[in-house]
Amino acid sequence: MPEPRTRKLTATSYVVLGMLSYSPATSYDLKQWVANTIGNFWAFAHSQLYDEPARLVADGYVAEEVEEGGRRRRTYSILPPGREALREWLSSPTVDQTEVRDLGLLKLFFLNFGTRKDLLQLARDRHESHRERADAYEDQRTEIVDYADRWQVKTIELGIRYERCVEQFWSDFLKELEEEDLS
Amino acid sequence: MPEPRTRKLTATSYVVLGMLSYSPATSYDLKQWVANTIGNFWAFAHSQLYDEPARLVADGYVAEEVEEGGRRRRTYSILPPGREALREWLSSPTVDQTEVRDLGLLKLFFLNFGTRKDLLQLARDRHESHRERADAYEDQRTEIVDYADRWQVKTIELGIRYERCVEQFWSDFLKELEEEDLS
DNA sequence: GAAGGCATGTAATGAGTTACATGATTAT
DNA sequence: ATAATCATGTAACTCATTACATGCCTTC
Repeated sequence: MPEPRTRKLTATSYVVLGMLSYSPATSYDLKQWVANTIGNFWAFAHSQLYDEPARLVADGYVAEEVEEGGRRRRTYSILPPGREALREWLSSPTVDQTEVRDLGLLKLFFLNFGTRKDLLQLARDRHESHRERADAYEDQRTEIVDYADRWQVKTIELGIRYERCVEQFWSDFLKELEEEDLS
Repeated sequence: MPEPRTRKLTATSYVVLGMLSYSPATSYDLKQWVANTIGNFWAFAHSQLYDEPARLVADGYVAEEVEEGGRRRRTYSILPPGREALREWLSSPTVDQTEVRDLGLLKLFFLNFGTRKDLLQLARDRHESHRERADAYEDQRTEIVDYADRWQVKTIELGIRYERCVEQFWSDFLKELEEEDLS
């Protein structure tokens, strides 16, 4: 008789376990927190935050409490095995390479099948978009710096650096293109 | 009778269409090209590069030629509607936000549930890993700069900037941590 | 008390991932 | 000739995405 195979947890799993480590929450709470924090880098559809806690309950990492009457809302809280799984993950080596899923980058890669106009448009759009995102992160950092925990602030700081770096790239690129168009 | 709904193409679709715009190819060829170029940022499982061309054939964007005898390998080539779809995509606005799927970042975010040791380990690992990746990109750039097309080189240059930026982040962070440990 | 938006969830579909499988080719 | 690795593909499964559906609360 084979052991009941425990599934391999995904990034989504750890996001849920991590959030629940701060406090019990409903899926909606998770959705909110995620949207304002790591959801900025790594998007999760709200239905994932409904599905994943249910799976974690089945795995025995999380407990579910169903509200009596009313909407019968489900509140999840982390159990000791869940905390343990999170700790283990935190202390395991991080082998996977970072992925940067940027449609702008993809388009640039294939842009010799497009027009010069497309290119300029792309560069302007992306420049603008990364600038806005960087500004938003800076505001967010100011808002949370006094009470959020230290590593979360660091996370945003990396986001800021990243966005500024990409903003700069597009800006330099744009300048290069515009100079060419003059001559 | 409703029109046969044309599906919405995904990033994978455009990668295949883009690659096939350069030349006809088998799935294996695609796999190779992708692995050495955009696959660095955005990973595609090899099976996706077998599935997606088949879908594009069904959609009428791509033609398939099956080798007679032997392995009956399938070679794909782009058709005019495929080129058109790619052009349209290239000239459409890029609305989706960039996603940075970085497990290191996720771990940092939740690191107050881990130990200081984990934190140092993480910072060292990630620093090293991003440095290596940046070095690799630089080599790659040198190799291709003379014959690859211009926007592809730009793509790598963005990769280099990105990796250097993140490398710097972890390096600064590490320094900060090590100074604390002394006092 | 009606409208609009926020909160809460499920279902259907499609895509991505992993594992499996085996045919060619090259090196020894 | 055998082993090893490269090339080629399919199947099963899990996940993610999208669309749908409706309850609840506020505000006018």
